[in-house]
Amino acid sequence: MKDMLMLQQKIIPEMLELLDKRYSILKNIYYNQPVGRRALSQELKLGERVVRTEVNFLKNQGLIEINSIGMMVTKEGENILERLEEMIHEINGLSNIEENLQRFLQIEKVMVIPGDLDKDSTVLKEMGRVAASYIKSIMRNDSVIALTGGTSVAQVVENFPRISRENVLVVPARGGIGREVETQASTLAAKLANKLGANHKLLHVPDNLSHEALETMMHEPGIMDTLKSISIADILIFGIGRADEMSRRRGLNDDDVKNLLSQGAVAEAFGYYFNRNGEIIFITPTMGLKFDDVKYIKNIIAIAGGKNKAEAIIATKTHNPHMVLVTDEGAAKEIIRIKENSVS
Amino acid sequence: MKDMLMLQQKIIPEMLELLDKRYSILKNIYYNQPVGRRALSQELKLGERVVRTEVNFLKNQGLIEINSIGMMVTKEGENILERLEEMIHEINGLSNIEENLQRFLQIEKVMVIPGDLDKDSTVLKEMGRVAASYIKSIMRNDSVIALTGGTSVAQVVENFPRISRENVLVVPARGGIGREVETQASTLAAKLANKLGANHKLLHVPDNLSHEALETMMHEPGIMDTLKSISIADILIFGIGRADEMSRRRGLNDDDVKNLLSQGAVAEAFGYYFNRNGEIIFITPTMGLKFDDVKYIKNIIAIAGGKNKAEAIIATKTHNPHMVLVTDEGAAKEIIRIKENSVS
DNA sequence: TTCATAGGGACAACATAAGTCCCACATATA
DNA sequence: TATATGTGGGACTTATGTTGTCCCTATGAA
Repeated sequence: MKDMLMLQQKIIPEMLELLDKRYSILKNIYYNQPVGRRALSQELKLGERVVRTEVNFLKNQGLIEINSIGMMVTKEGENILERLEEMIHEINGLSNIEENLQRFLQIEKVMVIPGDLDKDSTVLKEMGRVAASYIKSIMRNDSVIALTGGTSVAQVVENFPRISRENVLVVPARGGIGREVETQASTLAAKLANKLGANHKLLHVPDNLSHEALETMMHEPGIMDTLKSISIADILIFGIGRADEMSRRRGLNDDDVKNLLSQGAVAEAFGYYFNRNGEIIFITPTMGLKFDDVKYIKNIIAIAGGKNKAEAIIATKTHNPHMVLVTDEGAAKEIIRIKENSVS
Repeated sequence: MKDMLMLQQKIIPEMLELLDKRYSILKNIYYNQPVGRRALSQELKLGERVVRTEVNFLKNQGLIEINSIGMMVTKEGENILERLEEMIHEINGLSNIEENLQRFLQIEKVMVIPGDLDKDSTVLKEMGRVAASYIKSIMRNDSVIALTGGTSVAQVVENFPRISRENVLVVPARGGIGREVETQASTLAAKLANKLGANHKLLHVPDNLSHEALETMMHEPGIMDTLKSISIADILIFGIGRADEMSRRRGLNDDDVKNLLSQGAVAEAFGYYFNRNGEIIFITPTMGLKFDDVKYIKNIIAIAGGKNKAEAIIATKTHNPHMVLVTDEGAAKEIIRIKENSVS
């Protein structure tokens, strides 16, 4: 397959662009359906007329349906879309990159989604979908799923397929994170539980409490119960953030932020801040998952994409060899670049 | 691979035309090199400008070289060309057709070259090249190769790669055939022997001798020697002709021709005429390979292409299960058509 | 109703591809 | 040596296809 693609690249390279164009149009329709021609052309940053021509083509091929409410991807279109993704994957040499990253980060598996999250909003959704379908495959009866907040994890939940497992429990990995309710861990836990027909427990604790206040709250029965469930989680889903962004979003005061960054913090994940060497230099004062638990958890899935997250992804060392990373082409290639610069 | 081609055909069907165009241009350059732009455009029945555009592309891709003497295919171009052929093979579904024909004709192997001999003169060369490289693979030390005349076999000889085997002998399968020296069995035998650094023997016997004259000549020492070699040949290369064409070319008089055709002769091979059921109804009065030998010969390769040869190919039954047929897409598809019509 | 969105028609502006002819040069032939 | 025929490349006009733009009507939501 790879051989053949190289051959095609040599003899009909124009086709690659065309393939890419049609793929991204189809993908965008899929993730925004029903959608109109103008909205699409804005999203894709293509001329309206161009979109129209291609859309007409896709219609003739039976990949999309067009009616007055907008454009929708047909069953066949979905099928094609899925297979196209694999192909683009190969064309961009992402299989190689995945193996490369796996070795470099010393983790079990890396999945790279074609495209760049910063430039193409469907990439994030795609990452969510891929992560979700992976998690679905490892989910068992009686699984306990812990997850964090953030837009990446939110997309995983959003794109989770409905499946039936018995006695599944979903819990937030750690106490309240962020201000937007939509992407808070608690909200996501509830949403995912709802999709799975599973139970969920909450952990309503404000950020940045004093040590004493935390101690007191941890003895509340409801909270104790949730914490116990968290500690036996067999699946952890988390996003990776940049230390600078996350520290501000978590409501740390300016001095603390400055202090943190001056200590070299570059990454944040489930409340822990890492420096370039993957050392923990600060822990958000809240409760939930302990780092020692993270290390031995059976299934741990990180979702993070975008070129600017590359450094943070490298820095976040869970020391868990079973970790799986779902990222995008932008981040993946940047990681490789950083890796190669540091070697030379 | 097949799956992928179908996918591409769905999402970028324009690819096929472009691929086909570039392939045929590259192929034509290869078989006519060094060749000029104008000559090419005439051969391909494409506008001069179109050829120019594509040729420029091929040059930029490093597949051909252009200098004042004409265009030449580079090493890389040859490599690409070879792999392209496989791809076109798959695209046109020729692998299926090959298997289909193998079963229908009850022979060991069928190789179908993309294109139609009648429309594209390079197809014949291609058939020759493929047949030659197959024969090369089965040739051993001490092999005795018998071959007939005709343009198809001539192309096999023409495209034979130079290899070294010891003590190989090349002989014409039967006495003088046809009037054009270039494609006579004797000439081809000498040419092939020369390419292989092998020995050859000749069989200079006019066509259409009387029975008595034949008997006499067969006792000539030189001829006896050649005949003996023929009878122990382990490789037979032969073309298949239409009975109507061949009977005239062999110089039969009009009455005999009429007689032959009215008896239902449709095919001719190594001097034997077959009717639709594959029964021998006439034998050219000359000497050489006997039909009983043909049946048990170890390697027997037929080369014949073009839509109008389809019926002749079907009719030529050697009853040798080891037979290999090299043909073209035009003939192959026509054979399938005839086969399916006869069933219904 | 009113408004925003949808698809589709139409046409000018533009870009690209194609047809055509000419030129300088190389090679083979007389 | 002179000539005829091939070669690639330049340059131009013409044809074709692509793109940008605006307008129209229909449909669904507020």
